[in-house]
Amino acid sequence: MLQLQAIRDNKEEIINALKKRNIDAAPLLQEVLQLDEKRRAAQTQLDATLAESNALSKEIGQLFKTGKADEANSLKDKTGILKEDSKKLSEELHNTTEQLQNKLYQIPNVPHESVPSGNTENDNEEVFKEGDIPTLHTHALPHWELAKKYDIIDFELGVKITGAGFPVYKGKGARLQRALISYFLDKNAEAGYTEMQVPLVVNEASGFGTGQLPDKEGQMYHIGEDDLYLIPTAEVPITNLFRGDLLSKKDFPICYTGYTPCFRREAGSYGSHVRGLNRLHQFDKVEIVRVEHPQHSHKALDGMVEHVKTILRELKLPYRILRLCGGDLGFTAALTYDFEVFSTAQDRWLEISSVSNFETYQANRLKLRFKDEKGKSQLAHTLNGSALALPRVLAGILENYQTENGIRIPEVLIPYCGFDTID
RNA sequence: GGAGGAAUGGCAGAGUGGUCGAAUGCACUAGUCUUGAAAACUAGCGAGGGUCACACCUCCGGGGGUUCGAAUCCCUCUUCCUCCGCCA
Repeated sequence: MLQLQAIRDNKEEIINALKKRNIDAAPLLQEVLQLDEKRRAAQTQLDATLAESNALSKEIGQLFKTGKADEANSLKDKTGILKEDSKKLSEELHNTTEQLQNKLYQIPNVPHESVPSGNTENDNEEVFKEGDIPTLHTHALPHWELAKKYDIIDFELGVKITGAGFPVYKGKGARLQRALISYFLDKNAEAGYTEMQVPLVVNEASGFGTGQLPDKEGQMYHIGEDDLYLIPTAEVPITNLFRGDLLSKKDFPICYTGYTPCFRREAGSYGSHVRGLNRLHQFDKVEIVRVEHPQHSHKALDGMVEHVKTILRELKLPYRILRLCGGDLGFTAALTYDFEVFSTAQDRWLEISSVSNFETYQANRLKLRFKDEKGKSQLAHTLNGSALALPRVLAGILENYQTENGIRIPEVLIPYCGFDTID
């Protein structure tokens, strides 16, 4: 959520920046400013009424104390009117505030200056590329065929017990999965991220805090009976750990990592691009989350990108980094780098990590602030990224590491797996 | 699930109808002293709205009510603690 003060001060800049997302925010911002003005007018009026009423109450108290009951009683009539007025005014204030809030929720984050404009993923800007694309043997298979051939992932079994998009990992497949999780967590810990284990279901307030609610309810599984949501990413519970906090600057930098399964309804996604592990309802991910001082957040973002690079380098997977264009940028992000692994057998790039700076957008919703040098509280910056999402990394490994005699295990994972080949 | 108790500023903890946005302690910030630090002393120190700045308004877990007036009384929800039951 954007800050009202920022909209008041920099309306034109914001409208211009939002053009990168291909939206014309002018009418919406205009409405926001009008509602804001209306809200403040109501507030002022209410304040004055309450002030008068407070003063009278004090006076009545004094009169009773000094035994002037008649005078006191005559003043009481007056407060009755004021009470009615203030009730009406506070209702008006409440309504206006709610309308204003709803409008504010509709405005996406302002893209960072480095974000290229563009409409679709084709307009994303490739900023880095590394790793050799392997030459596979002539009978190379996509990962869903490999999974079947070596009996390491069973999609049909998942359908039987749950439904499509809930695979069952078997034997060495399960072990490799667990190895990746441990390996990622270890790498993140090494880089200074504190490991956290958090709940996999969250309440409504948490959904609002990170921006999944309102509007994106459809993405999350909702447990109606208890009004809880299955997390779509560890970003939600981990970032919400700080909801409502007032930090001091010495608390920075805050670096957390956590492994969680992630649940996504992904309504309406079907077709060849979602085959196998490409898109699932339940998948595993290791996430990194940072809470930063505004001055250091973009440096922190670069640090996160470098960190993810080192992991992919160690895994010896060919990958590239994209800076997302305005049209592809998530609603709450100011700047996002996507990591994609090249799947040689599918001959396409697979997104395996998304690293973003949300600046104050989430913090404003979360009321996550810190005391600055002058002792004033201001909003912190939040960031997060995948380090990494499992299924497509697994797909990349299976496909890129396949040989005629089986699938080799990347060297760094062998100690975690306890075997070096899947055959 | 049953019975009882509790929720106050960053933390601890007073406060049972007006003088309470709230004692006190700790923490924190600035200053004095010191080569520096510690200790001691002095001062400041909750959050949000509002204002050029004041004024003023709101907030004592959330919501509602009683009253001229509520941290304080009533209702309700949530959470925590103690005891009992059940249970991995």
